[in-house]
Amino acid sequence: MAPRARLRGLGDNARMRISARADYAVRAALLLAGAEGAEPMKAEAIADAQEIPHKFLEGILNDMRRGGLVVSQRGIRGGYRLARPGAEISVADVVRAVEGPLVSVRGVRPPELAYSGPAESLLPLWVALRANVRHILEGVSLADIAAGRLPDFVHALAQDPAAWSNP
Amino acid sequence: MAPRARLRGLGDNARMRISARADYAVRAALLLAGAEGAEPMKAEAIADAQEIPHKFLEGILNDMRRGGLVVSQRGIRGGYRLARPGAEISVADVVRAVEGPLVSVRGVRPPELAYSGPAESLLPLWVALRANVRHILEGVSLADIAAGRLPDFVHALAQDPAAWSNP
DNA sequence: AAGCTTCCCTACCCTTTTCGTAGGAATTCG
DNA sequence: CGAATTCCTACGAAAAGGGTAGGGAAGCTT
Repeated sequence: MAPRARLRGLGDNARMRISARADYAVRAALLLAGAEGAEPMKAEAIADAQEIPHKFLEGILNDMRRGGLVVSQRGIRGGYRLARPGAEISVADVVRAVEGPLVSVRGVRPPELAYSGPAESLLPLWVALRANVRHILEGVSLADIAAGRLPDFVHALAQDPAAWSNP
Repeated sequence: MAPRARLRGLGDNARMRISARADYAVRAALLLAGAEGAEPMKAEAIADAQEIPHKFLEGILNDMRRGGLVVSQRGIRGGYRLARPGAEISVADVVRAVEGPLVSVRGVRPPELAYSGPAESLLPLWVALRANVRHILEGVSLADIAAGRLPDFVHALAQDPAAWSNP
């Protein structure tokens, strides 16, 4: 067991961020996608496999259940299964189930904003940004990731070495 | 399913968010872009024009000065000017000056992450997402917005009516 | 029915971030 | 000098982020 360095505490501030919740949720869903057809998977098994705090994960799985993404079963043979095939669940579905809207500006969704003066064209910019984020996250399914085959338009973006550098 | 109570204004949860700081910063910069060549603009004038709390804005302008985006002048004829022409300052420049990295996952930038099992291809997805956000925010300059002419590839995204709907 | 086991629900806790406000020091102009 | 304006530090309330704890409800298995 490699002692994974969990560096935290230093204020790494970034505004467009994927939270731990969302990251954990997607990873859990990916495990479920890999176990399709088999027995339901227990929260603790998922937590162990992906190194996610298991009580925290329980809450996340619950959100996904409320969002209709997974179905649960209690009791000794209980656990979680995907509610639909992994090919029909997008990453956007998962993120939205545990976090709400994908993109917001000052706490509201872009269409609710009102700008004046030279900032008027700022609104279409935020809308375009959101559309682009949606395009990516809605265009990738759990099955895609589990199979290691991202859609071409995503794969192409990730191929660019510049995409991997931190400026 | 009970819809979560959503207070207006703040308290809305979304993970890829443009903070008030970033939004204010861009709007202030746009005003400065519109006043290029004229006298330096005072923080209070910007605050009034864009309805931004003026002491809060002062701090934001200061961050932009430290980031080399604006230059300031003290005293009775003081104020702020852009350090470079608005056509040479991107929205990404502004956002980064006041908030740091554009995208992070669980507090770190994507290349620092390590995934295992079926989540392995999650990393290229986050990287692609970041590349796309960068592409948009780095591809639009203050002058573009102030002139109301977004680049074609952004304009096209904003044209789609679906981009304006909240699912 | 008893007893596990597992999900489900509520409440709490601590730290960091967010969005500001307040007051004053430093600088520049007239 | 004196007024205006930027610059700096500190403080503060509220929310979000990331968990923990404990127990209730439901479903097997025997």
